[in-house]
Amino acid sequence: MTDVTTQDATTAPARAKTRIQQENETRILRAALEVFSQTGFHGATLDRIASAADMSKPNLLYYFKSKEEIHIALLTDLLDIWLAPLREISGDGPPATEIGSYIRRKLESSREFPRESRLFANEILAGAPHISGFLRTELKQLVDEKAAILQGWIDDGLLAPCDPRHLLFAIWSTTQHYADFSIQVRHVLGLAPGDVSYYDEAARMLDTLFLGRLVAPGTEG
Amino acid sequence: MTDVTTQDATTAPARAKTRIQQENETRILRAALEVFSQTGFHGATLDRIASAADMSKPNLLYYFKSKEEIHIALLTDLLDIWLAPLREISGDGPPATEIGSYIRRKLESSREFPRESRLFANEILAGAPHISGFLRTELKQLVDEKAAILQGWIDDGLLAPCDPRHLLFAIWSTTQHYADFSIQVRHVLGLAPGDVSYYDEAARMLDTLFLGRLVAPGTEG
DNA sequence: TATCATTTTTACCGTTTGGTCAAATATCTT
DNA sequence: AAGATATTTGACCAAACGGTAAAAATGATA
Repeated sequence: MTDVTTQDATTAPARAKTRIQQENETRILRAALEVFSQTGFHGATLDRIASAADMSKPNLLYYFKSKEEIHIALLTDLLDIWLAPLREISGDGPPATEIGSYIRRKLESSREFPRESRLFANEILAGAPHISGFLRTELKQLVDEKAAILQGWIDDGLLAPCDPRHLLFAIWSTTQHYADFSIQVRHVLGLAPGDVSYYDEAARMLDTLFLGRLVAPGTEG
Repeated sequence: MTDVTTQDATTAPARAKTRIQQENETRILRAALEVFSQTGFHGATLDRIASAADMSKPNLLYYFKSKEEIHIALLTDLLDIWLAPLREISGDGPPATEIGSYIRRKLESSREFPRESRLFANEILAGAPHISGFLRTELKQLVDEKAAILQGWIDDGLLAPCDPRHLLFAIWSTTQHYADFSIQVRHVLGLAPGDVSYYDEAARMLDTLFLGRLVAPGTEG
């Protein structure tokens, strides 16, 4: 199975890219992102991508050898977007500040890159055929690194005892939910298609959940 | 677009089902659930479903008129599973108990029905072509109903002020994450394929997050 | 066991899809 | 302007796909 990495390959000698080449490749990638994120890899057709890129199918295949190559190119771009917010976590500030910022960055990423988020979700749902290597190595390593920071806070009594990696899962799932499940969110809230005005309330909810206290103390029984 | 509902149709006069009919239909649905949840609707082929059901393709089509009909049948079954935990929320117990139970039921549902959860996620990601009616009517209605209960607790000072519907979103996303993104969870945790031993730790994490307090008070600055 | 309805199989069809190829056209360089 | 290179197009193909038709086989029933 072809796999994808964060650092670019630099294997090909590759001659310099033409202006037209540059333009058309980005046009194709933009169109493909739209189509892939809407219908998944198998649901997407080269005809639809070509049409969305306002281009003939053979012309599209002049720039990318295959449908899979386009998909992989998109996934590669995606991984940096996905990792960026996590990379910024540091042990310098207090937990509330660091975690709060991370949540805000992740939520902002959901709002700004919903197509990318859905592409990622599709890939994971399909069993991560192209990024399992990435998950196992780069992501795991970064998570272990950041989890150590969180664990330090736990040891210092600044954070409730828990598996820090599961805390990250909770942040990922709640923030990405607003991109991946936006249709459900909108239907439940009674919003019109494309209306993403729920993000402010979402930010408040996640702040309360992760930084505040949801259930009032002393009411458990 | 053909749509799906919770209450069964009872429109067809329909003669009684044969023993063979019963058996084969469940065999087909079981096989189709496996295939659909792995590859999505478009990635699934009738040949693969038939083969997984140990049956010829024309024979499969003798029981279901089309690929879409199988898909719809699965979605219909799914909706009850999806709603069941939510239906059980009542205003009788204290918030911590009610919310805690709901989270446990949802998490249990993820562990017990991961294929169904992924099928649902695929459908939502694809823009909910078959269940948008369900989301807009039945689900929205039930959410509004349960949100009113939560709002009552907020008004009584038992729950932090927030939009209760977003609280439900947070519960849905965190619990379903363990089914839908299980591949990522396993890779990050370094677990073998099929190993779902992370559910205990997940339950502890969600308990802390939703019922306890994550960040220690007085450390915000 | 004869009859009828149900189930299964074999062979097939039209369409869609990812992809190719060679010719035609546009662009760049000198 | 000429020649070389890069780009675009139209015509096409093999495979995969969802689905059909009719005959053959099996099961139920009396």
